[in-house]
Amino acid sequence: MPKETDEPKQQPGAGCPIRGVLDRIGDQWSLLTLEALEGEKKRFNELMREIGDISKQMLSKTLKHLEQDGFVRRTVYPEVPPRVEYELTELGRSFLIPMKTLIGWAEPNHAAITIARQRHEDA
Amino acid sequence: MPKETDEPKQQPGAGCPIRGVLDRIGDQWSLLTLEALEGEKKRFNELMREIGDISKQMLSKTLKHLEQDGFVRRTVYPEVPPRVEYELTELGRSFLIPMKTLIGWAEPNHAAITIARQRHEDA
DNA sequence: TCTCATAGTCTTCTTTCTAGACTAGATCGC
DNA sequence: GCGATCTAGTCTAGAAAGAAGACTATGAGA
Repeated sequence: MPKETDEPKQQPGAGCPIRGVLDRIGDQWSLLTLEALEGEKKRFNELMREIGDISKQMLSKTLKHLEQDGFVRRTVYPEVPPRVEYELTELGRSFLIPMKTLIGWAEPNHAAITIARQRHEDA
Repeated sequence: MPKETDEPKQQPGAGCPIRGVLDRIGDQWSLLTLEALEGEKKRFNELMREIGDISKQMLSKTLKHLEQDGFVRRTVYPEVPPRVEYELTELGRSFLIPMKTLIGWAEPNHAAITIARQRHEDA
């Protein structure tokens, strides 16, 4: 009897929605940027300062991707010096919900990870 | 002259638990590996095949990190040819819960992202 | 006039990732 | 006996990505 799960040998990221999403927001900068935008719209340099250790280039690229994918809206005010504001779209805000769950998990388990890692280093 | 705003000026990832966690599992390979390990223990090459487009070195490194951080347990059977099995620890399994939330979000929203991206490309 | 500010981009250098060759040691075919 | 084969990696070389910092235009303020 052949395997009943005769799946069409799906390509790495083909039909899998998590792959499609991870390819885009599966890096720490995207997550941190979205988190930084929770609550209020922010300007480019504000985000730089808030995230702290992201390079201009990386933030620029991350925001561009987030905008492309519909998580973030970018508004340019034709002033001098230039002013550009970033804010979450509806989709971006809805993403905060699973992200909150992740943060909620991280909080109580953060210590356990640190301990495990410590134990590993000692060994 | 020292900065006058003498705020605690928290280091980028210092007290923030999400930073601590993202630094470790905030890449797509870790998430995909954990997902692949859901349900049953797997061998190295099984994981390679299942994930599909990860390199040996990256999988090796990812598993090493996940083991260090206490998400995964590695068991070596001294046979020839060698057999090594990877399985989730309690911590690893508990992480699947927030991850499921993420996947649950991804499923209905995957299409919206693709559409947003498409629209962006056309423009 | 000189300096500062913003929101990026461009360039250079460093780090990371990928692809593929290579390893050990028992077993199988010949 | 002789070589090919299996696994779970490591090693190496080349390719790609990221970081740091210089640089841009424009107007305001000293």
